[in-house]
Amino acid sequence: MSKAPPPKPTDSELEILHVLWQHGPATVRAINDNLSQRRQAEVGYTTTLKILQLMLEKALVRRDDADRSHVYRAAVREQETQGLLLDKFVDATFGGSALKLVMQALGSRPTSADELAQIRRLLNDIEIQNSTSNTDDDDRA
Amino acid sequence: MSKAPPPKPTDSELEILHVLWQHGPATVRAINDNLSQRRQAEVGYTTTLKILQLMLEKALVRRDDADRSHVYRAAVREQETQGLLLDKFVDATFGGSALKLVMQALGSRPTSADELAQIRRLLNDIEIQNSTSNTDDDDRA
DNA sequence: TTGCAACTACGAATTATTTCGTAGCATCTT
DNA sequence: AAGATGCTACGAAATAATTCGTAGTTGCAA
Repeated sequence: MSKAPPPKPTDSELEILHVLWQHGPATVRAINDNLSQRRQAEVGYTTTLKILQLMLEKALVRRDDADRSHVYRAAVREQETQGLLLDKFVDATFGGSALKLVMQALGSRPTSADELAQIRRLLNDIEIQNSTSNTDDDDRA
Repeated sequence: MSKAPPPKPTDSELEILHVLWQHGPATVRAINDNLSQRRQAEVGYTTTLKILQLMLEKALVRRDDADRSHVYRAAVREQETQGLLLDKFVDATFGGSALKLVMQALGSRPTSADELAQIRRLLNDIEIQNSTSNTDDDDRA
């Protein structure tokens, strides 16, 4: 009945997922080339292959091995994965307080007016949702 | 002349830093007790000791070994450390976009009206700073 | 058909992290 | 004084992540 939840990807795995999310299904060769570009140094072909094989076991990717060059695709969604990682990170680094994280993210780095506007819009949306949904025993001050 | 910048703490090290940030300087015993509480299981005393010794080498903590029970204190500041970790995390998980991180943090988890208000206040402060002579303001309904 | 090029599978070395056992020393108790 | 207690130092095992070399296979080209 229950499929195991996808495990937390490691840093290297996440990097590969980024490639797959951005470009869609790809061969090891293509992924490796892409990886080599975004890094300083070349990445060994078999290194990438190995990680993809491990990711396959963890069900982070799927592959089509009909052709000789196997084609890999992401098996986890970008948003969900980022959400999962975010949860862990907030717990470990900010003691579970998403508020602190947001304050730190906004407070200690330059944020453009445009970005601020987007966040404001999001806040409005959230408040509308909060007041629209029924919160039976809501304790407001 | 140059002292190396403090390295990124690992998960266990971060947990210990949380204890030190919260309670101030403490002995290994005290830290270990505290750690054992916030986890499910007991933590071996020498495990905590070992990690503290490694943290000392990395200069993440300082220690006063005047007494037989050494007293450890955090050598890195909470905000700075969180900022450092946040930078890495944003790069690895959100491709460097703090905006995406904030949107994800706010969008995919319940956020109280109080927290939203705090964020709004922060946004206001930032906008004031961004343009010190601008008084276009709130979009309150 | 023979050989080269590209691909997969897999073992293994390396490094980092976490964990704990044991030894040795100092301090306290009786 | 003798033994128990508690502390530090250190070695080392266990696990995880990353990296790459090598072997073996397949398909294409000359």
